[in-house]
Amino acid sequence: MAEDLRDKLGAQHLPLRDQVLAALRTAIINGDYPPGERLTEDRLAEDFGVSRNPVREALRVAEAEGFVVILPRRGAVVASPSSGTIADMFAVRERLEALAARLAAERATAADVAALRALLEQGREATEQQDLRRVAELNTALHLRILQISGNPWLSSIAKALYLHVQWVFRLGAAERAPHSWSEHIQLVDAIESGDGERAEQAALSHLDAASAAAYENAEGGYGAH
Amino acid sequence: MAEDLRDKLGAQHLPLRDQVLAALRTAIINGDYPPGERLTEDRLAEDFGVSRNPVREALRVAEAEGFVVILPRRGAVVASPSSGTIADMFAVRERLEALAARLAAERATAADVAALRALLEQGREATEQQDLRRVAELNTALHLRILQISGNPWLSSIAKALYLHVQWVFRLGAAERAPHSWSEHIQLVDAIESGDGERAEQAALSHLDAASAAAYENAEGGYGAH
DNA sequence: AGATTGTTCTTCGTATACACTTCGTCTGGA
DNA sequence: TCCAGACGAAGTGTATACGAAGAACAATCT
Repeated sequence: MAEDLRDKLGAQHLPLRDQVLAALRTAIINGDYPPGERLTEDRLAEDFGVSRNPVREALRVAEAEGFVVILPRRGAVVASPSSGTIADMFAVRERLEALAARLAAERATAADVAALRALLEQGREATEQQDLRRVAELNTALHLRILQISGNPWLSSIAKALYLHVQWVFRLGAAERAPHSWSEHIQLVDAIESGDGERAEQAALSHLDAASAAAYENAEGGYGAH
Repeated sequence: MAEDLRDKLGAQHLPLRDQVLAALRTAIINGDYPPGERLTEDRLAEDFGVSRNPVREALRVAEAEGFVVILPRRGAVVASPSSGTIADMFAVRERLEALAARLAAERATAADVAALRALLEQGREATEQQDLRRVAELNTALHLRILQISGNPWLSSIAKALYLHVQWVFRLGAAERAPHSWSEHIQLVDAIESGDGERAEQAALSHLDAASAAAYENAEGGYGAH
């Protein structure tokens, strides 16, 4: 283990706490640590092969990000997103991504649009090949790209965090709606390319509405219950 | 439920890291630690009379919240909000607080409205007495209360974080616009009481537009430059 | 002068110690 | 049998010390 780390450390020296945080996030999102799971510092330290300090620092950030809940003197547990908070997250996302779409439409360069179109094309191919995992990845990449194009770092980081959480809930649930949503993405990119902020915002809103409906239906079925 | 637990569990013994985080936040917001100021762990540990561990954990969270910037192997410095990010923050706040106003209008109970009215009344008194500091406090309390009434924890926590940052920029700048904005607040509360979500949202938007304009003008004058 | 080499400051990570809380279990008494 | 309190284990909260490595800056050498 020390050998593996040393390679990375020499390269660019990502602090251990950041590596731990990243690993923790993905472990939670992937469901390796299911909601409600108790996360003792010693256990995490051993899982990641580090001492308690980096783990503690990572836990505090994970708490601020809403992935874990820390009870004083009792330790950390993986947060449990309820169907209530799913609706809440989508309500906020709707506003934020609508704003992002508008800003992106107003600010996108030709290169930006080309990048989006490339993602769409890759998505079309992945859809044809029934590669759902890749479709989901590209879905994420597209949304994050639009956020980036919006040029508003606050908007971008907040919406990104929400997006991660929504993904988390999706993984815990079952199906991915990705293939079905692709046509909506095309309309969204078209609107951004047109430079019409209002139109882009409306496209984002209807996309989010559809995604929200699908997610909520999914959650009604009861994630973790089957 | 959380209340019950908090009562039962240790009196209030909030962990040192939380106290440090709170103190650090307010110190930064108040300008005690000006932007660009170097924050070495030892110095903070001494300032707050604790060891380095709680300080480190607080710093990580402060970084996640955007109050400090941490450069690997170089330590933490107080973040420097540029006028660019002021506009970005307001763009996001506008959307979020508009949503909060709408939700609050749809969900506010009579008691909620009474609480808001009480804050308005206190604000009127403070304004008459030219107690600007108190007016600012009540201003904050009112906004946070509306967020709370919205009943969306994501919305509430995100918007609260943004609000704190805006306050930070205000303090660094000069004037408080609070007295002038009070009439807008009254209209906002009226709209919430009416239960008309659309009207509440519009009231919030126009309030935020005015505040944004004032803040931006303020920033143009160059905060820290005079 | 310009490049190289130390020196120092500080972060980063580890390890350890210990007080205190909480929780589960065990035991003794009604 | 059942309950209450004692007891101990587990785990967090905090402090402290130490070593390694990076960064900044000063001193030295060519």
